[in-house]
Amino acid sequence: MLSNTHFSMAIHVLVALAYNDGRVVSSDDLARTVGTNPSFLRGLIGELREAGLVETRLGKGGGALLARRPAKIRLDEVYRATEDRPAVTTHVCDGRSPCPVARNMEELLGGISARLEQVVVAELKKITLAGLLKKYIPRKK
Amino acid sequence: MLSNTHFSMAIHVLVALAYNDGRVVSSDDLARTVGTNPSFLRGLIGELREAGLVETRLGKGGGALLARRPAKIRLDEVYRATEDRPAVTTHVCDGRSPCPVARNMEELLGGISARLEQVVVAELKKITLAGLLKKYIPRKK
DNA sequence: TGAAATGTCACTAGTTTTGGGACAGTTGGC
DNA sequence: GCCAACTGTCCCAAAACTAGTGACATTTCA
Repeated sequence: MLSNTHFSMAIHVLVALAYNDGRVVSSDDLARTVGTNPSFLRGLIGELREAGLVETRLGKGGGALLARRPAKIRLDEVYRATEDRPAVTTHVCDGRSPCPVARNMEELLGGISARLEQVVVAELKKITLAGLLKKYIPRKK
Repeated sequence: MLSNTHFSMAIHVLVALAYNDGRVVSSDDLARTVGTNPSFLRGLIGELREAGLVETRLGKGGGALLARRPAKIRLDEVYRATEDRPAVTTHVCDGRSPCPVARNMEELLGGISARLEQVVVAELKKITLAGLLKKYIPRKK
């Protein structure tokens, strides 16, 4: 889980939007601060839009802005928006193996994965964009 | 975190060893049930040995066996033994950027990663090999 | 002494991830 | 109405990572 950089980039984008407090920010500007290219970011922003976390504006002067106040955006939503794989990546093993351990491994690992995902989501639910901003980002002058 | 299959394969190996209750099992036999090749598994078993979870025997009749009773092996140890990367894989962004969001992003993401790792380890600490066996693997006849 | 293992290294193949270009469509301002 | 500045989306190339596999010296048992 959280194995690719989508989650961390999404947080960067969202914090940057929160910092810019309602202003529309272009993918070009966001790409510059995140350290990637605008095209890639637009794809990521698309995921956030589908999840209802940001809105985007087409055309000249367009870009992205938060769909809600930073205090109302929690990281569990970001997690669900950006992460498609289960918490534990499992190897494939033969469910029809003569070995009873192999036969039940998928269910066993699935159980562990579900437990981990649950505690991770619960922890992320406690964290809001507003909280992150207050704790880590100095006020704009 | 838990992005490669080492963690899940390690659990498979350990459960298989617990199932075989003290007998020495060769990497060949383990590879068959796990669904990989012996050479790769020997590398993984090496990590478990370094972590003190299994012992291995060289030479003919050699292989691996648990270093302790299944009730004394908890999954947080397996996590630490197999996972080298932090919980949240973060993108690289310029800590000397003029953007105050970028400048503090590493610390921000590090904080989130640490919180997640902590709850994951805490949850894994509740799970023992013995518990997994009892819950998921039918008794040997 | 021979057979059967491990430990370890190196190489390969395949997959995934990221970088980046291109371009139609949309919008705002003059 | 036209131009400039964006997004959304597709595609392809490059890079990184993962797992698969073979080889072989070393160890151990019988």
